[in-house]
Amino acid sequence: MNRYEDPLALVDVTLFTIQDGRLSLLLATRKNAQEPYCGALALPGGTIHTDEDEDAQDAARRVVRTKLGIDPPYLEQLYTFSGRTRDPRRWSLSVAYYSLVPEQVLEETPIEGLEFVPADAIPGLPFDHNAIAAMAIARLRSKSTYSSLLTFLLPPEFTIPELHAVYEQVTGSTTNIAAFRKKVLDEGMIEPTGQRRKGGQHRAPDLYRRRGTGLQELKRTI
Amino acid sequence: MNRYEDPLALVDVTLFTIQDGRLSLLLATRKNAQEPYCGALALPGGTIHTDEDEDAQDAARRVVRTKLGIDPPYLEQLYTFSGRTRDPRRWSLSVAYYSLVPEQVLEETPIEGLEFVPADAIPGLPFDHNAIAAMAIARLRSKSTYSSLLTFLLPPEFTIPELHAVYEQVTGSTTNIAAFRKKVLDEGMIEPTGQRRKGGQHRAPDLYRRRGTGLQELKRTI
DNA sequence: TTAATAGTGTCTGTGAGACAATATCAG
DNA sequence: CTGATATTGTCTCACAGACACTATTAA
Repeated sequence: MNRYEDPLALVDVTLFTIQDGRLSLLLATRKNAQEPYCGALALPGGTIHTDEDEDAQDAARRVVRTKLGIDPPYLEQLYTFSGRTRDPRRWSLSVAYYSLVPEQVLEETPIEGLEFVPADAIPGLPFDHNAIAAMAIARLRSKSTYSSLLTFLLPPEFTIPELHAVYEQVTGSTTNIAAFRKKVLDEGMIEPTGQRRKGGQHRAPDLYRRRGTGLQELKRTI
Repeated sequence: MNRYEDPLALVDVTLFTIQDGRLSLLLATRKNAQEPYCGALALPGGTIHTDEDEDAQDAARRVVRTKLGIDPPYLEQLYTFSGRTRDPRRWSLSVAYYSLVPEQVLEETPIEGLEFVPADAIPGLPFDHNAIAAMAIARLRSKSTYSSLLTFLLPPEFTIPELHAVYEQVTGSTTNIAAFRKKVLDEGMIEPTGQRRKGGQHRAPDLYRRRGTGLQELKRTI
């Protein structure tokens, strides 16, 4: 039926977290079995396993689970990269995903062959992985301004100053926190837990949680 | 190397135009050679030809060229739909695109087995094509509000009232044209040609063109 | 001149953003 | 109390949107 050679079908994941206060992403050393570029640092990924993966998102989830031992709290399709020459093996097609994970979740995770690098200091990567990572960062920056996306980089309960710090780190903007507080509160994407964070040196900040389980988005008007 | 059966690699295109003042999209009758669902109306698409297509976008462009005989003025990747059961043949992966074409371009095109249906009256389609079309419509609606996207549904020179009519047709909003005019003009996405459209019954409207060759997008602030 | 459509100017409400003032914590 | 951080309140500016007014066309 199909007269043409099938493309190689892959998934790749750009997994973000906060490390030492900086937006960082996960790179993995490619194993010996993983030709080509084995031994090199790259975005975690691999071929779709049509016998066990229900769909591409499922394949991406498996990749994260295999590397980190956790199910990613947030995982969204980014873009599909394709072409004759992007992979030396053959015509290939990689469905790219990006994921957000709070740093607290990663503390008890195996770091075998894994490395987190700051998003503004990504080394040269094989394939078109630098382009994938760049698009993931752009998407994250953009979506941070009109959704509850950044709450997925924080633990279930967090404070406005914490969210503001992540916002500044990701977007590079330096708006004052009072305006930021008002905006996120009357957008209604987060809600107060009624508790405060005790134990700090100073005034205890109010705790909030994401409203609803999934991502909240704002709509534009005209 | 690859122990798993390769997925079927496809592209599908949701091609929008304006017909009789309504947002419409293209459906094509699947040919006899096109198992499964041959004879049914579906989104135009097909397998990626790894021997002639440079990448998936190229494959989508070929699909449009084959059906309509034209290179689509606007073609953008939408989403990749995948899974074990979405195609009866086998585990499949379809990179979906959407395209915008002015109705004037389609006037001298072969209509062999082609049909345009209003976007709010799409019949039942095979595969997950209804989900693809729904996402394409949602993307078009959303992006219409903050980009020059809708100008690709109009000829190279157009008037503000024409653009406004398309805007209302696509988004369903009914904002008054004065506000719309001011917004699109100081966004700077279109520019006056200096000419007016002669021959109407009433005051001749100013003509505009898209500024730049490609899509213009607005950025949000916070 | 009239009817119909196109384009411009003015007013208002909303919300981002800056800044000041108040509140709360530990020492 | 003091110093540091958190939160709230006030003011301003930008802009979407409504509406009224002016402009242009053909009959």
